[in-house]
Amino acid sequence: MSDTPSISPKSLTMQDVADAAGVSPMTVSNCFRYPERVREKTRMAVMKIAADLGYVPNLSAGTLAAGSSRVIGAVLPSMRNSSFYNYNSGLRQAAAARGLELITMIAETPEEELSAVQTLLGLRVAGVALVAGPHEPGLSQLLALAGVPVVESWAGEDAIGRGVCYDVGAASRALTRHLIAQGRRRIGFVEVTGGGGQRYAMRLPAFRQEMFAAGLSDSLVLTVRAADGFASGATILDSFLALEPNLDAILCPTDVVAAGALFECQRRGLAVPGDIAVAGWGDYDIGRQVSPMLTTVRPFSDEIGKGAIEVLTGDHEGSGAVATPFALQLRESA
Amino acid sequence: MSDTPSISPKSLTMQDVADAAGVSPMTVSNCFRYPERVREKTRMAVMKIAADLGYVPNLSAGTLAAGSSRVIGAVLPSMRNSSFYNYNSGLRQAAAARGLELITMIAETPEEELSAVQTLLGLRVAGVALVAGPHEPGLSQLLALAGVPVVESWAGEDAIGRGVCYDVGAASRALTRHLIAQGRRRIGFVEVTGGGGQRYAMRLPAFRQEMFAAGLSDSLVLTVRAADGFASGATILDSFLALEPNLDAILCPTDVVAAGALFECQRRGLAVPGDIAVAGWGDYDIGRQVSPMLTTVRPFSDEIGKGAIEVLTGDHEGSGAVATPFALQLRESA
DNA sequence: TAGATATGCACACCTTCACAT
DNA sequence: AATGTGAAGGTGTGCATATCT
Repeated sequence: MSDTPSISPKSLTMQDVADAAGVSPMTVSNCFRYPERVREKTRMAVMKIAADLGYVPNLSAGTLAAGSSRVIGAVLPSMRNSSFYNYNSGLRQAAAARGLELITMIAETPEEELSAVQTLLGLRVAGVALVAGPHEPGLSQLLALAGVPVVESWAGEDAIGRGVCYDVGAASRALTRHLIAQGRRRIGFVEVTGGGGQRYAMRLPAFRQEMFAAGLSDSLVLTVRAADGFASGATILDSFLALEPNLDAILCPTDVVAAGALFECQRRGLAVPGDIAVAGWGDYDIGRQVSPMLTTVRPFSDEIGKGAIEVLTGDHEGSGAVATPFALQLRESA
Repeated sequence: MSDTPSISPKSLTMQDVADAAGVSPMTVSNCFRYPERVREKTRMAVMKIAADLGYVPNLSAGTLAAGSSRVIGAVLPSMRNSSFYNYNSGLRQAAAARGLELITMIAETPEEELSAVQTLLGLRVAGVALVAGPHEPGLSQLLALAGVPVVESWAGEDAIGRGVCYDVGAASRALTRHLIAQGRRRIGFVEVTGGGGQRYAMRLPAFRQEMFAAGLSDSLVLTVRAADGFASGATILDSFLALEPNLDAILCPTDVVAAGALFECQRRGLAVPGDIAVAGWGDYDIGRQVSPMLTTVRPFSDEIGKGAIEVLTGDHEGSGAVATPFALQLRESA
């Protein structure tokens, strides 16, 4: 068979390190776990020997003995876009600042998510960070029974565990008001229902609210199952123009879609923002690279990650959902 | 609201499930671990009770007892671009197909990578999947001492553990030959030295080899520390044109850089591919969205992930680096 | 008798806690 | 006081054995 992956006969234990250093196993444990409990000199000697031997404490044994671990588990639906990537970075940095490690599992379907959570619970992680979206029915109860701290990012009051998110409705209202203040009247809004669309469920009611407040019709709503990629931006613009040839603004679900719509405008000879304002969402790189640059909503996703860790570690007083900041990023396109 | 993150006093153990089901703990263990060893009827009953109770086997205890786990750990330098994302997907799918779980840790610096590997070794994972790049000095020895299967993706013969990658040199030669065959003569090549540049170290020698074979000068090499984002594409094009106003092709390190160069060509009124051929690398989404669409190298990164899992599980005979496929993606820009 | 199915025991390695120096 | 130690678990698995049909 395979000659290579032959496991080292007997793995190194704390006892081995203790013997080599001439101290008790407990002292070795303290060196790793509570360095301040061991005199500097002893600690240095022990750590040196541990490093030379290539000893790495067995986290499984540690977790079993202590009944808890120093690892946080995150489950993400994807990492394709910069929001989730930044979210993960925020989680990682905030975790590191507290001496916790972050492990991430990608789960593209609710079933995969459930399975990932089971693995994480099996590992007895110190906390689980979820992202709002469609979940498997048993998920919530499973987590409740496990009694592990949970956060659901991009979720609000109805979250599993506690929600952490910026105020999507407020962002949507601000963006809508901005367009109205520019004199836009026939504003197209794209609603996404599939996949992660529910993370942005508050966008449409908020949009309608502002349109209504301004005495405007809100009938220009296009509902799609999914919208990703530049191509869907073009398709969406087509549909809107067929619906309303005098469209003067479009609110896209993401910057990528907005960029696609923008390209399509340019192909059709429609001036942006002259004829049509195009607004994106998410502050992706692409928004700064196209011309005109996209007006968008900046979610500070790393702050969502930071907030999530604060909740998991109990550093966040109160009990309601945690609100993180957002900003309207006004650029050229709207 | 929350009846809350108060840790459940005593966690559920196999014994609890066994008691409730009227079987021995060992039977419960077998139900989870080796379902085929338990009679269907018994197993169904046990699993039902386990599910009702919300029991999740303690992986820490299991790993400790068994001396090994069913979890593979991956450490990635980033997940910003689709290559690493696809790689991670490939790892995940191939792992799932073998009943293994994948946990991912992002490490943006060599120190973070070392720390991530220590966590993974502490978890006693069944295998470690690394990505080539600058590593901390002690990393290789640490892994060797741990005796855990290791793969280094995007690496060749000099890999930590075993390398898995497509033939970057061959891809570079193929792309260069393609340009030469088109009649391109003054070809600019961008070499990246910093960060992950070493994953593509074979590109330049391969380029030079083909240029030499065609009797062409290869002096148009621009060496940069880093190149990412559209902006660097513009900068790079500027530099090349200052060097050689009659430049007729440019080989960019990524599709994103190529797109930036393409945009800059258009700003300057240079026709692509008429005046200048622009080639990218990596087959990112953007390459299909710009006009003209980018000619590029398609790495099939998910295959790298699949190959990595095969190596880790010993499913790959032989001992040298594992070669995965690549393809020259000929489109409009070159 | 054999084959399938279930069980018991002895650890795996580290940490908490109380105690000793 | 500051530092180091010893004993007692914590939970599940490998293996060998027992039981059932």
